[in-house]
Amino acid sequence: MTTIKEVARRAGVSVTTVSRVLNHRGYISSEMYQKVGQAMKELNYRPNELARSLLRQSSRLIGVLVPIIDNPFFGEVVSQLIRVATARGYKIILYCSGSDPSSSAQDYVNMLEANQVDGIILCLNTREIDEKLDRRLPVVSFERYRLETLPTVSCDNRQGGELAARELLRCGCRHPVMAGLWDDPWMPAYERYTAFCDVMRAAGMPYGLVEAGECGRQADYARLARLVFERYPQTDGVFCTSDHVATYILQQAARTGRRIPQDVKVVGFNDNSLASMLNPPLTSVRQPLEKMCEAAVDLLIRQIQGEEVPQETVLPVTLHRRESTRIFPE
Amino acid sequence: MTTIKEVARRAGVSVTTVSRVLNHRGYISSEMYQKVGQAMKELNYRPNELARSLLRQSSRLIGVLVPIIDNPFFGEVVSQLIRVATARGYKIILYCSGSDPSSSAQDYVNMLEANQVDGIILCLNTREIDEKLDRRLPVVSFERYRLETLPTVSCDNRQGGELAARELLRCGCRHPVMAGLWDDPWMPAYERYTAFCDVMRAAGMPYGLVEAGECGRQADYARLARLVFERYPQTDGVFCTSDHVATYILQQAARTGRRIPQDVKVVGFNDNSLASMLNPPLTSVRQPLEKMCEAAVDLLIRQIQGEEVPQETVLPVTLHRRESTRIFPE
DNA sequence: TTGTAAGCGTTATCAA
DNA sequence: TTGATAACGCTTACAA
Repeated sequence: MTTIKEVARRAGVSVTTVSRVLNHRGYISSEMYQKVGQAMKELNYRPNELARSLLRQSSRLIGVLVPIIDNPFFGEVVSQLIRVATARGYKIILYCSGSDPSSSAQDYVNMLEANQVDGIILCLNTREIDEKLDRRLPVVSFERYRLETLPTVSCDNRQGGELAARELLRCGCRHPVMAGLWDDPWMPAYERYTAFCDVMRAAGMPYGLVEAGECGRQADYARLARLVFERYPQTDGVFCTSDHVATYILQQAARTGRRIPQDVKVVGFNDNSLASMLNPPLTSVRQPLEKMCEAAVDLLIRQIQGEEVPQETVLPVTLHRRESTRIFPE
Repeated sequence: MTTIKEVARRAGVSVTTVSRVLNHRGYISSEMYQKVGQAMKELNYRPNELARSLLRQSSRLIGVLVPIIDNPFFGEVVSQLIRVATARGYKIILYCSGSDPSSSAQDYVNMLEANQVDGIILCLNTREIDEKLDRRLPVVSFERYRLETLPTVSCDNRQGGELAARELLRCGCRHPVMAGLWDDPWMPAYERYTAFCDVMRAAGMPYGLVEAGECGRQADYARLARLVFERYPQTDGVFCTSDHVATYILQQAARTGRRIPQDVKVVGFNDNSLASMLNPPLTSVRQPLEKMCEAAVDLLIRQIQGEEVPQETVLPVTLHRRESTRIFPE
C-alpha cells in the first residue's frame, strides 16, 4: 500500500502538503497542487480510511443487524440501506444473526462497537438486544414496534391491515380469514392483525384467524396453510401477514382444488419481488421500502451529528392489485 | 469510548500490561490478570478494532461485491458468505453495484481498497472490473467463468445442464426448449446451455432455444416467456437457466392454458428458496451454495495468508425433483 | 514480570 | 504558502 509519506517523498513536499491537496483544505499553490496530484496518480495512491477514521474518531460505518438475508424482504431492505448509505458517504457492515446461531445479540453489539460503527440500524425482532445497547451509540429501529427508547421507522401497518380487509370485502368475500404470524405485540404484523379485525367487526362480517404460533415455534407455514383450509373449508378470502405466507396458501389452494381468484381471493403483505412472481400474481400491500430506508439512514446520520430526532416515523402503504383478487363476472 | 489508557489508569498499571492481558501474550502474574480484568469489566472496555487493524496492517475485512441482493440467489450467497467469514474471524463489507448505478466498477474497487479490505470476493458479472484490480490484493471470483487470472469458485454448470436435459428426456418430452440468458460465454449459464444442447443432440432429439438477449438488453423475462410458447407452441418441456426465469414460464403457461406438469414439464436452475415456493413447486438443479461459499472464503483467506491456491474449484450439483416434472400415468 | 517508547497512516495545530 | 510535530488507540521491541 502506498502511503502519504511516499507520495510526499515523490513530490518532494511534506506530508502536510499532500494531506492538504487530498482534502482541498488550507492554502495551496497551484504548482504544488499539480506536483502532488501527479505523484498521487503515478503511485496510484488511496488514503487509508482506517487511519482517517482513527483520527477523526468516526468510521463512517453503519452497522446493520438483520435476522436473515436470503429472503426478498430483508434482501431488499439491505439493498436499499446500502444504496442510501453509500450515497451519503457511509459504508455498511452487515451482520446476520441467523447465519450464526451461536452468537447472542450481545455479541453482535460488541462486534459492532469494537469496529467503531458510528451507529446501528436494527432490523431484528429480538427485544433482548435493546437493553444491551450502549446507549451512547445512535440506533434506529427498523419496522419493529414501540421501542419506547429507540427512534423507530416503520410503515403504517394499521393502514395496511385495513386496506387488505377492505379489499376482501370489496371482492365480496363472505368468509374472510387472516393467516400468519403475529403472536408478539411488538411485531409489526400485530397491528395488521388488529386493524383487520376492526374492519371486519365494523362491517359486521364474521372472520377466521389462524396464527402460525399454533404451528410450533418454528413457524411451519405449510402446516399453517393446511390448517386454514381445514378449519375454514368454505373460506373465500385470505389475508396473509406476508407474501411469504401467501406462497403457502397459494400452493395449498392448488392442492385442494381451489382456484384463485375464482374460488378464493388472496391478499399478501410486503409486495416485494415475490408478489409478482407467484402464480397467480399476488395482490399485496406495498411497504415503501425505499422511503423507509431513506428515513432510517437519515435519522441515524442526524443522531450521529448530534441532532434530536422524532421518536416515530410512520410511512404510508398502498395496495397493489393483481390477479389474486380479480373479480369474476358471474 | 473507553480506551486502553483509561483501563491502565484504573488498574494502576501500564498500557502494555493491559495489552498483554487482552491478547494473552507474554508473561503476566495472575494478580495483574485479575486487576486488569476487573478494570476492563468495570469500564465495559472493548478494544478499538480500527487501531488494531492499522497497526496489524490487516483489517480482517472482506469486501464482497454483488450486482444486486434483493434476489434469492445473491441473498443466499451473501448470507452464507457472512456466516463463513464470521466463523473465521472476518467481517464483511458489502457493496451492491445495482444499488448505485452512478458508480463504476473502478469506484467499488477503490472504496474497498481504501477501506483496507484484506481481500475481495467478486460475484459480479462484469469483466471490466478485472483489469482494474490492484493485483496485490487477494481476490476470488464467485460463480463466474474462466477468469484466467483469478481463482474461481463455481458449481459444475455443465453437469447441471446435463442433468436438466436428461430430466426432460426422462419425462418423455418430445419438444424440449431451453429458455433464459446465456449470451455471454463468460457467464455460468453458457455452460448450462452447451451441455443441454450436447445431451439433446446425442439423444437425437430436436430442441428449441429462446435467448433473453433477443428481448432487449434489459432481459425482459415476461417477453421471453411469451416468445417461448409463441415460437414453440407444441413444447412439452422447458429448461430455464434460472429459477427466476422459471417463474415467468410458469405464469405464462397458466395464462395460455397449459397445465404443469401435465402438458409441460419445467426444470429450473439454482434451487434456492424460490423453487419450492412456486406453484407448482419447481424441479431444479441445486447449486451447493454453502459449500461454494465456504470454498470461496477459504480460498481467499489462504491467499491472504500468502498461500498459493488452485485456479479453479468446481463443486457438483444435484437435481431436486418436485411437482413440475411429475410424470402422469396416462 | 512489568514499563517505556516507537510507530501504524492520517490530520490539526502552530510556527516559519 | 508550506512544514514539523503531536495525536488518534493500539501492539511490540527493548529496557529495567
